[in-house]
Amino acid sequence: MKTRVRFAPSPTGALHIGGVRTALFSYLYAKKNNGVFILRIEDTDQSRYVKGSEEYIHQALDWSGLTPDEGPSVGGDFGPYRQSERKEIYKQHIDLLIKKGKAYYAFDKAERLIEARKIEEDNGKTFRYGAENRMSFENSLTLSDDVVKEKLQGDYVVRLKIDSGNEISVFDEIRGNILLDSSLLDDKILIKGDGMPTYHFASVVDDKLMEISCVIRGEEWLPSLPIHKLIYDAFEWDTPKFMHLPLILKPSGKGKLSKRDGDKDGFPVFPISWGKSSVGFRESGFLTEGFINYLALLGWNSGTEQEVFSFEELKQNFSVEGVQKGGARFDFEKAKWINHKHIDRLSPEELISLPLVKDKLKRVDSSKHLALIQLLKERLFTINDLQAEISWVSERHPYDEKVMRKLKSKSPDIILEGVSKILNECNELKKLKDLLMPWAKENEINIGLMMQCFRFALVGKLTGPDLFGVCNILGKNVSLDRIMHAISYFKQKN
RNA sequence: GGCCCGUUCGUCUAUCGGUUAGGACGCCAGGUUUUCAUCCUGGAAAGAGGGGUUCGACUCCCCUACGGGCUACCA
Repeated sequence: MKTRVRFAPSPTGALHIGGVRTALFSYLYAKKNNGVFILRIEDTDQSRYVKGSEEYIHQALDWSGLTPDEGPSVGGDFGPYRQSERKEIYKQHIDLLIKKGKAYYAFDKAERLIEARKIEEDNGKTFRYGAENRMSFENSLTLSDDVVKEKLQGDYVVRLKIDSGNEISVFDEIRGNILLDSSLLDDKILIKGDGMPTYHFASVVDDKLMEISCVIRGEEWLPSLPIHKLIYDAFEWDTPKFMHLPLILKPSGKGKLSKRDGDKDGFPVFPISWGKSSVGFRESGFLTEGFINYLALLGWNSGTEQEVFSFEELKQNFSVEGVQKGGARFDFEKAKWINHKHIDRLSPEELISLPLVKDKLKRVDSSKHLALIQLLKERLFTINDLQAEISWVSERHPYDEKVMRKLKSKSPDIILEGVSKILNECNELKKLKDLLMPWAKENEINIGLMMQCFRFALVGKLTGPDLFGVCNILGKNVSLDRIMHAISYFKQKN
């Protein structure tokens, strides 16, 4: 049987990383098994529909490298891929279920149900519309055919008729067998008052018709798996495989990761920006591969000690056995470290061709880009770190007063005069180090101190990348100018 | 409340009955005869608790605790 896996988000806003992780594992599972990755838009709740979110889903998946083989934008043989366009299909299937006596019409007013629910809950019980009490409500099991026919002209829902007292056995690929007493289930609504199907019904029908071989989704769906099993049974359909992924938790571990957590702790929870207020991983300077690699590690491991994976390696190494049972907390520090490894892996040429890098470098003379990236790439955890790292290129960083006070008693002006003399005589900047070091030794100047003075002169502070690299990028003239400026600055301070 | 799932260093995880319980992030200390957020070396750091089963349990079973999820005409 062909492996066919679907990712089925609802267009209710931006896709956050929990959703992307589900998409990723689905994609990886499909590709590992030479299968097909399908995007299906679950837009059955028009009240929660958010404009632009379907477009966002496409763009987010695209940036994440998770491009669907079938879906609303690419098409395919199993469409339509938007549930709102499949109403006829659901209608046909619900009629079948009703005919088989597996589902029935219900006409109860919302107020009536709310009231019934409240009474039960006030008594510390759980309200269930099911085998025990369905005969006391208004539905096609209790009303005469004529009345039903008349009521069908108005609002109604369709419910699944669940027999009580059966043991339902379901199997999850990650957790194994799960047993549940059917008496605990209520007669789930399959078709809502507006004629649209609920998730339970639509997803089962679509998964069957789209020939999905393995349903991969978040763990929050595990409790409704028995209901889905019952729907398959009602149709007398075989079930696909099921895989419920552990949740991505807040850094505190208390609850599912949400947008608020990102806002609070200063990290993104969306792959790409959503609206003006929410930046994504892309805008935060993450590479697709770094982002995806970290996400893969949240709930999966290869069984080896390897942690840094290219996308290709991920596809080859993914396996169900490596998927974790428990939820994983989000750790932005580790995400940045993984991203750092991916940045450092790329060549300077590859890096400067990235739009994000180009953007950060737009104020720098393009002839310097390659050398600059070569010098800095090993220091970058995100591409956005470039901003701070290149602060000395166009203009010197303002002198750090604390450093100045530290250096000024050690004759920095005299040292720098020497450095400028050597630099001035140096024809090839590559050889500067070889000239400067012996000179310092001969003149009994502490090398560390000399380098501190030199660095202070060029960039204004004591941190940054390799100093000879800095000098090389600035060029001889600019470097000399900055040294001269520093000399007079120190003289003036004394 | 009911039901379901889960529980190894602070965090992500390895271990599929016998290990000095391994790796990674972060942290700390050194090193790279110049800085450094890179790199290298080293260090501190874990089996929720209680019962079983077994010659032997982190590993299998039960109970408890804790955490999470679900409990809508939302997905």
